[in-house]
Amino acid sequence: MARAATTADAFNAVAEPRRRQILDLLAGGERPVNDLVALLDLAQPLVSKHLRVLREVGLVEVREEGRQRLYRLNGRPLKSIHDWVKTFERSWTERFNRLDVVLAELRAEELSTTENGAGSDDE
Amino acid sequence: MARAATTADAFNAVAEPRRRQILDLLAGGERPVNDLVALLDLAQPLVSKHLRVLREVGLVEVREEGRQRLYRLNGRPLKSIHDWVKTFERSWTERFNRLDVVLAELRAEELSTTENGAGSDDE
DNA sequence: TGGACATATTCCCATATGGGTATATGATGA
DNA sequence: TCATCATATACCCATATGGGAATATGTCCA
Repeated sequence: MARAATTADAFNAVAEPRRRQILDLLAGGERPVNDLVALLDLAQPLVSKHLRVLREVGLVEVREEGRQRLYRLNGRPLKSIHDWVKTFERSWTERFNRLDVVLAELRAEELSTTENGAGSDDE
Repeated sequence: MARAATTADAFNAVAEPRRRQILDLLAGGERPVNDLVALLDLAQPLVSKHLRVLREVGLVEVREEGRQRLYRLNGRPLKSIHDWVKTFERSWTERFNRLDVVLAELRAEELSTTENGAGSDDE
């Protein structure tokens, strides 16, 4: 098996920076492809391909209007990412799980209590 | 250019389900590789490779203890993902930006006011 | 009807993935 | 020093990526 398809899920779809940019732009509202082409300064076929991926994961929806295709954001699939990442929120908010830091603090505390300097030290 | 390297950033590293599992497990605390091998039911070399990727993006840190390597979580790089995704929170919390829905509501409202049924309809 | 415009699809290519299997490196204990 | 455990690395392979260029599809207007 190679890497999972970009269309496998929102995680993979969103791993591509260009696609994140597209979503950022669409957050401002519905837009035709050419708008995105101009704003991203990217070849039109590439934009279309990225949009296809985003569409397949349900991150964008299309609406036809004349010869234009208006793409609009649908953030729902991002919720799964949000939910997963949020699980780890503590791990960067507090230095909580930084075991090394915690241990260092404990040791420091212990030292100031015991007031002896024994122990092997390596960073 | 092919797809961005898995080690390009947290987004790419975390796109792989196995690596997410590893992080989930490490959220419970420091663990040696073999623990993960057992828990994930995955070949040891594969686990090592995934850990390498996670290490290169800074999502895990290692500590040597005898012949074991204890891996521990470092969630900080996940914050960037969280921050980006959070931008879109509204888009799934409220049906706010569902333009079609909004338009439908407006039309319904207009109809009940004007009380005439003109307009082309296509879903 | 033909041409310009808007978008999608197809083909080609270099690249690196994730899995598998085998082997290297390194520490421990007899 | 040698065998064993713990982990990492090297190699091989199928796969599909993202970009580029060319072309197909479809709509509108003269």
